[in-house]
Amino acid sequence: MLEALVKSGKALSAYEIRDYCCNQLGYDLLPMSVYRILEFLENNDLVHRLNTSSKYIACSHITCPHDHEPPQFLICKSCHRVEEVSMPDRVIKTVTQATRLAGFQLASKQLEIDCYCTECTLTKDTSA
Amino acid sequence: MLEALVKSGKALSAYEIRDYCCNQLGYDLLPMSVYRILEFLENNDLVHRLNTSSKYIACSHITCPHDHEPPQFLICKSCHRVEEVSMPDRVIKTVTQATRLAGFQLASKQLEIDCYCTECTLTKDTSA
DNA sequence: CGCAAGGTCGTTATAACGTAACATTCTGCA
DNA sequence: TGCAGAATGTTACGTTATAACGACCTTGCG
Ligand SMILES: [Zn+2]
Ligand SMILES: [Zn+2]
Ligand SMILES: [Zn+2]
Ligand SMILES: [Zn+2]
Repeated sequence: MLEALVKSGKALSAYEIRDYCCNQLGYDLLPMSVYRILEFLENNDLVHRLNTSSKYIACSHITCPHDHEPPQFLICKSCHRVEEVSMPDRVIKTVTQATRLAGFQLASKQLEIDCYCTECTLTKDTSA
Repeated sequence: MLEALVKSGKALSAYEIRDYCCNQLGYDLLPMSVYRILEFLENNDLVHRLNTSSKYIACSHITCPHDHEPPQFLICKSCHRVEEVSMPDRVIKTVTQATRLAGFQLASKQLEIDCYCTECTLTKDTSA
């Protein structure tokens, strides 16, 4: 399944992962198994779940030796490209502060941000 | 439907709205209708969709005369309370900058932030 | 008026996402 | 070996969302 996500190079839904495994890799998985394996992969920071789209993506740092830090995602509204980034501390700090000001406590540093990627921005500009 | 959302005072799924309308208000709606009406309400900033939970919530500023600004939501992971806030400009600015640095262009200023609300923070603390 | 183009709304069916519940098998240990 | 608990398989179902089609109504024009 991790192979499926890495090879596809994009975010896939649980059922798309299942189809990929079945069609390309010859593994016939039931939905339950897919979700159980995803849970394991997530717990080990090999895969991230994108809450806003209910999809899953291979971590960009799978091969890195360092510990994994809470990721932020830039998600293209148009082509659905996903970029896993580490935002500057300053960003997280201001968000944390603003949250605390409202009386809440930040529970996760994962952010998912609605964007247009470079290519889609260009396309939009020229067509407009 | 707007009445249902306002009266319930929390985020509801499309089907929960439907049930509320049917049971409390005597309107028997089919799913398609619910989604069509929600689309209209969203376009008019009377209702917001929470992408991370696939639920819908009445705008906190329904009665305000001013134009609606892109909302940010603090969402309690534990009790699911939702607070619609306007984060300081500084926050949006740093996010926008960081996004641009990564080569992307911010598409929406709506943010959904994973939190614990005041009450749940307290509960957690005392029980721990 | 009579008719057609285009819009809204009702209805059915189904796709897509996710989990509860229970059976079976595996594994480690007394 | 016999047992407990964990992992895995399997079925069925719940939840969220949309496609597709048709009924109806409105509106603009000959
Ligand atoms: Zn990662
Ligand atoms: Zn793009
Ligand atoms: Zn609002
Ligand atoms: Zn709470």
